[in-house]
Amino acid sequence: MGLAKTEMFTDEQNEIALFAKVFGHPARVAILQYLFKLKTCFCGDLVSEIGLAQPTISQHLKELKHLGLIKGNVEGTSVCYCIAVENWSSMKETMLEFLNQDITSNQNCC
Amino acid sequence: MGLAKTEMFTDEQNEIALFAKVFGHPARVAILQYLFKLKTCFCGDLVSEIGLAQPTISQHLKELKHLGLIKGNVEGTSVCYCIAVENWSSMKETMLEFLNQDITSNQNCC
DNA sequence: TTATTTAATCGTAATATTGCAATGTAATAA
DNA sequence: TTATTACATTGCAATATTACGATTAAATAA
Repeated sequence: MGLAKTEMFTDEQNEIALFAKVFGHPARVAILQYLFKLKTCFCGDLVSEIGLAQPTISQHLKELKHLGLIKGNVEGTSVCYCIAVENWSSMKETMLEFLNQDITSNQNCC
Repeated sequence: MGLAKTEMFTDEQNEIALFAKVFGHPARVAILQYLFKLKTCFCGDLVSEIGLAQPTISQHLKELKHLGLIKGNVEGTSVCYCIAVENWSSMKETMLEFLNQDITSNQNCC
């Protein structure tokens, strides 16, 4: 069906899955890495840096923006995209908690 | 097209995306959290704990196993699944490096 | 042997994602 | 005003994902 039954999971589980999903495409990983380096942050530069068509990049940027991980500023005819530092940090906390889980019991059965 | 053009990205970017993708569904997040708690680890228990059908859980387990994050041991007619601790750790390192990226330049343009 | 139990696999329907050409839009330039 | 530039949006084709009923397979029990 292609439809996750989100109502049967906790808010935390759904939140982790949503963040993870947006990182689940190498283009979005690349965009974020590029923005972190802050060489430049114009959409057009991302298009030439990454080898995908402009509408495709625009679509990936939209998803990142929708989750609040980046923000965009119109500057003339260009749009400057940047990491939304606050939101990135809070996302990071959520993900770290998940990744840093440790075996609570001492018996490792496998 | 639904097909990620992996050849235009670095191995690291593709690896991050692959790991993230498997965390991109709340059922797999739930399975992993459950296995970490180690209350029990039998497929059937996961089926009753999470509200999805047995073939669906089995499919999610397969994806987690395929990435090496869990391992399964046949015990009689049951199968015991556990976190693959070593692989989890190395996945964690990769993801932490990505999540812990910091703005390298001091000018935050947005 | 014949159940029974547990889980994997198959097949398929419903939905989501990815990518891009074509087009639209908003700001600036001529 | 009419380009031009940069980006967003639309529409659509190709592919992937999710979910599950039906079936199969493998181990144990009767």
